[in-house]
Amino acid sequence: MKLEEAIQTSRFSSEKHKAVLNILYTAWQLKTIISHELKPFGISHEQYNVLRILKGSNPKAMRVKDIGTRLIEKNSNVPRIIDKLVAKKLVKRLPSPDDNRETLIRLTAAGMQLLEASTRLVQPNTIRAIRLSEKESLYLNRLLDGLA
Amino acid sequence: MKLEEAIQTSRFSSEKHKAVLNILYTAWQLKTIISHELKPFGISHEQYNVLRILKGSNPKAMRVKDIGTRLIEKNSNVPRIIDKLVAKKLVKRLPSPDDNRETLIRLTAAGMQLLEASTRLVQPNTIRAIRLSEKESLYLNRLLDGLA
DNA sequence: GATATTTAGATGTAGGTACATATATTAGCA
DNA sequence: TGCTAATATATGTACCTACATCTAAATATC
Repeated sequence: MKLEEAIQTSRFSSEKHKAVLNILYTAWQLKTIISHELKPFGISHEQYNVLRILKGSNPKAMRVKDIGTRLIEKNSNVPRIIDKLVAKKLVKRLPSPDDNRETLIRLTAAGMQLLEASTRLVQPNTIRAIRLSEKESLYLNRLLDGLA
Repeated sequence: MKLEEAIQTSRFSSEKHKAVLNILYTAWQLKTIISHELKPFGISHEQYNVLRILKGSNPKAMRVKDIGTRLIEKNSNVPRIIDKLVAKKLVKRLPSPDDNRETLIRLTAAGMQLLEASTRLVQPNTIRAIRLSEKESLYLNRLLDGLA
């Protein structure tokens, strides 16, 4: 749905102002689509993102801190997302041999399995929901890079 | 900051996939900027949006339901945002003469004053943070319209 | 080497989303 | 009319962000 219909307004003070609202609205739509796809797997979008980040270093464990730097939302409270994943036995907390302040996090077999199963569905369904060609996506990325 | 630096990755399965992450990241940046600007005024981004919507119909009161349809995030819990605004005496709940199920919401003088003062700062500072020309914004809007 | 500073992570709190459900009231209709 | 269905709002719960603060441990500085 176009922004105008979605928020029932057609008066924007400038294209720039409209762009701000448009980005916020589109992001909300995307989050909604992704969360909906993840629902059958019993994990939230944020939990999914953490699992994906962990997969990148698997089987090596990652520090909580390094997970945080790779998340899109920089103020995410990583320890608490980890709590939820630990409770579901999808990840494991390990002591760090290098530094006792650190906690290392590693995917469990169950975590890897759930991640792969969910990604097989979520990824293509999300991509399919985006009505943009690769070329248009490239333009969009150029406009967004360094926008803010 | 560009997406690649922000999430420390340069591997995306497609431009389309990158576009999804880029929209989510840019929206997070914008929200952060706006929330930061609003901090001195003691209201959240969501509370600010509700105030702005109410201003559109002021001095006529609005139904809770109609406020909801104009918000960008469609699952926002409007009654609870109203609770916070009522507590700060920025809006008032009124009974509806037409339908006793409805609650009508109206800006108070204090609400109008805070809205105007905050908008004078937030609006230009947010717009200034966006490094896009009007022409680029127009292209961006075309790409985003009906993207999802 | 002892003390101060910094860092990593966990935790507390306020406010938010997403979604299910409760409550009151209105509309629909046999 | 009287009953059912739909509607408007409020409320409960789980999980999230934003941000302050706490604790333990490592690093820096004298």
